Amino acid sequence: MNYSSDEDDKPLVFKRSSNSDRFKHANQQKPAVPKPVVRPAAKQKSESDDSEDDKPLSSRISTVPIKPNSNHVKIIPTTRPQVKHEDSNHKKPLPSKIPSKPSVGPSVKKHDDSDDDDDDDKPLSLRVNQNGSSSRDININQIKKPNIGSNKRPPNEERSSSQPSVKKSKLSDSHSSPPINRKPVKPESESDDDDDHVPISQRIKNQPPSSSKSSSVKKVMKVNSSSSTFKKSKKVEKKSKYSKPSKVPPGSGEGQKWTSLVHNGVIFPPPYKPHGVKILYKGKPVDLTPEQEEVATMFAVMLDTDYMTKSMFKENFWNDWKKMLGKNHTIQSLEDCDFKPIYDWHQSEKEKKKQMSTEEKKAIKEEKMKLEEKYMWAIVDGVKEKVGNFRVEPPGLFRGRGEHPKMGKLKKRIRPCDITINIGKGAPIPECPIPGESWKEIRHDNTVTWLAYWNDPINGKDFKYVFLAASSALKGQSDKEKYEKARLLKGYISGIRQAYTKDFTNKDLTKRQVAVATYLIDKLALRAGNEKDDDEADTVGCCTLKVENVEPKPPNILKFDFLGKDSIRYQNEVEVELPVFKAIQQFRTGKKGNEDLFDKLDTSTLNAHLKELMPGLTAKVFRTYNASITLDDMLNRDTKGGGNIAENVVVYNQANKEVAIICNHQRSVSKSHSAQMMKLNEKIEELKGVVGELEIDMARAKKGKPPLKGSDGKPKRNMNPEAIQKKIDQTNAKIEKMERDKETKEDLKTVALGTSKINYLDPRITVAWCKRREVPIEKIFNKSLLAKFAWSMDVDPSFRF
DNA sequence: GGTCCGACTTAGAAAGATCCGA
DNA sequence: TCGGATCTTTCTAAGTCGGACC
Repeated sequence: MNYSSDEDDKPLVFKRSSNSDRFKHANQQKPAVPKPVVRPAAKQKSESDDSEDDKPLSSRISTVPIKPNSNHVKIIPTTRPQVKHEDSNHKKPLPSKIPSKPSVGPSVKKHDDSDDDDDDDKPLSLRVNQNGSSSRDININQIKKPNIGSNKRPPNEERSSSQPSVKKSKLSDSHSSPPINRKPVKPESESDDDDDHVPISQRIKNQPPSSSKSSSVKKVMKVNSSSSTFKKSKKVEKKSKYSKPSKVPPGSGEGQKWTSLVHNGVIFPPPYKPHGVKILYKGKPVDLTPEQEEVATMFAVMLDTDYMTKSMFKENFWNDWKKMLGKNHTIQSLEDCDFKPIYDWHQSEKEKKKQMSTEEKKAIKEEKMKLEEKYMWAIVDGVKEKVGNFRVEPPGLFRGRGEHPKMGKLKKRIRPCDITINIGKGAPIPECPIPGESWKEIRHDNTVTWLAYWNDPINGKDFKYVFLAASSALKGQSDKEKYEKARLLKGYISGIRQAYTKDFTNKDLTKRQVAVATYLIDKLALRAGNEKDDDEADTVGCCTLKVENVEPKPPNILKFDFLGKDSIRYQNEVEVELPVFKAIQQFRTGKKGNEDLFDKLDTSTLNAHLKELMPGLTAKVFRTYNASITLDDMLNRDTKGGGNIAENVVVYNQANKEVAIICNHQRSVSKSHSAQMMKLNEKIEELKGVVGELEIDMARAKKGKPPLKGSDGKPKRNMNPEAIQKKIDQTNAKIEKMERDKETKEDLKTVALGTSKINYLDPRITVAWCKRREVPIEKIFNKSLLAKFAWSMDVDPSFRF
């Protein structure tokens, strides 16, 4: 498998474009690069302009002339506080001791669900996808089955990967449901999207918000199995099977997710094996019981993490460990403990493992596979599906993100008596893998998709679930429904924007707050922002923004600075419409910094309001919509097409990056980033030196003189001017490539591309674009994503979001 | 109408596997 | 062949949101 680009791949050079700068975050901008600025669309152009509203707001904004003054999105160069390990060369010294301290539904066609599986006469290997195990060199319409030995699915029980056996899409139900007693925003009327002859730009305006033909009777681009490239020339008529109605029998209850469910339960981590390495207390070795040693080891192996700098972590750990040690134990304070002996032992164990031969490693892996194989699969309605997380979480210290008040607390070992199993009636109850113990409870609830759960040992009222893998039909169906809902929003978005714009000045304070919050969720892709408990990290979303998180800067700039999900910092300065600016000023009036900006609002009020505008609409749909429409728009700007595979991959990654920035998907800078950059710089300088020498040789060669000795003192080969010129050109090309690599690396060092690809970008946009551009889908989706998005692979090449 | 519960999706970090250049 | 870089997978925390309950 080769996941890298072709040999002639150009490095991914990303230039910041203005199209989605409305979403951009100050901390992701490089001060050295001139920043494009944007104006909010509504200021320049009415939100009611239907011809533009189905485009991403970002692209509408970018059509506006940009003024070179500060009345635009301002970029503040800052560093993210949560970014760690800036430089591996500055490894923290290891502490040897612990330091102290609708009424009218949109014209969405239902999927053609009536087709029978027309693949039934194909060989099993061509029909079946054992979910989660697709091969790389696949025909994407014929997903291969892995060799999994005895767990073969009986031929009469097979289902194509794109054929779920779950209930009918809720969405399609809602599309056809009668008008509700509200005044929903009218969706725009659109026509079929299957007119290849109509220019895309024209087509998109006439498109229905749902997949219509693309998911019913389809012209499927078959993949050339040798190159895995979508070949335009070979259109094959095929009917979609994925959108088939549920295999759930009619009348089998509304929320039914499956009819039969068989699985083997969960696997537990092995019992603790004491190592006998002693910690030091006031410099002297201390005896610990295996239980005490186990928890001490959990702490010791974290000595080189950032958690050691957090007093909360150490305090929580000490409180739990202290209880295990007992009142009269020798150890009376954490500060006097030295865990380094255990840390060193752990490091040497890791090193030993690393030094094992390939054969030894392979044998261990096979042994593990053998043990786990039976837990890896479930049979859902007769179809073998991969289980996502069949391993019970091992005990450890809680690694809460940000300033989580419970970080460092002991996460106790989960036992069978903590676990509730969900399984089909009549299916054999999984044998409890720990002799002498038994499950807490057995349920037969077919309205849920979980196979097992236990109470979170850190937060007793939360649950930890075991679900099917992302490649399963159940997850796939749910994924597809999510994207269909986002596509439905496309038909409503113009009206919704008009509606909230109108309410910016509504006399009713609640309505005004709803309008402004919806605007921020739409414009900045903010999350809804549920209320949080005191025993969680202090993070916010839109509805929970505090006064201190949004600073109005006249005449109409809002400066955002807050910690969002996972305590990832969101920093952005954005120009907003004047009524929004004024409304925010009003909402802040008379409040302290830590008070709620939207005091009349919570997520249920907001979502209830959104449902009046579109059936099923909630705040998070805007994120999916804006992410997907941005990708679609960026990929299809240059409708002429062209470019080789490598160039197309660059285009895709650029669009992916824009979306990641919109959604504020960040990652911490890798430990070795600065060392890598330094290396690249050195290499570039070295090559520049080579070019310099070659130029001297060239001048001498033209005069018929031999080249000077090399920098190593050795004589160089005599070359003619043409040969020298060729070498100069080659070296310069190498330098250029390295410069581009450097720029890309720096540009993406804090941007996480994966999250949006996995969760926000409708895969049909990608698949259709790959077919149109003849880009092998494997260049964009890895094995896991191909399995997860199996349902999208037969999309029509003309598909647009 | 507010709170809590339950089920699910979304998220970044860490671990593991693979690639690729010296 | 080795080791660092890169990509993939695993892990589990942290969100969203619907609905039951009071």
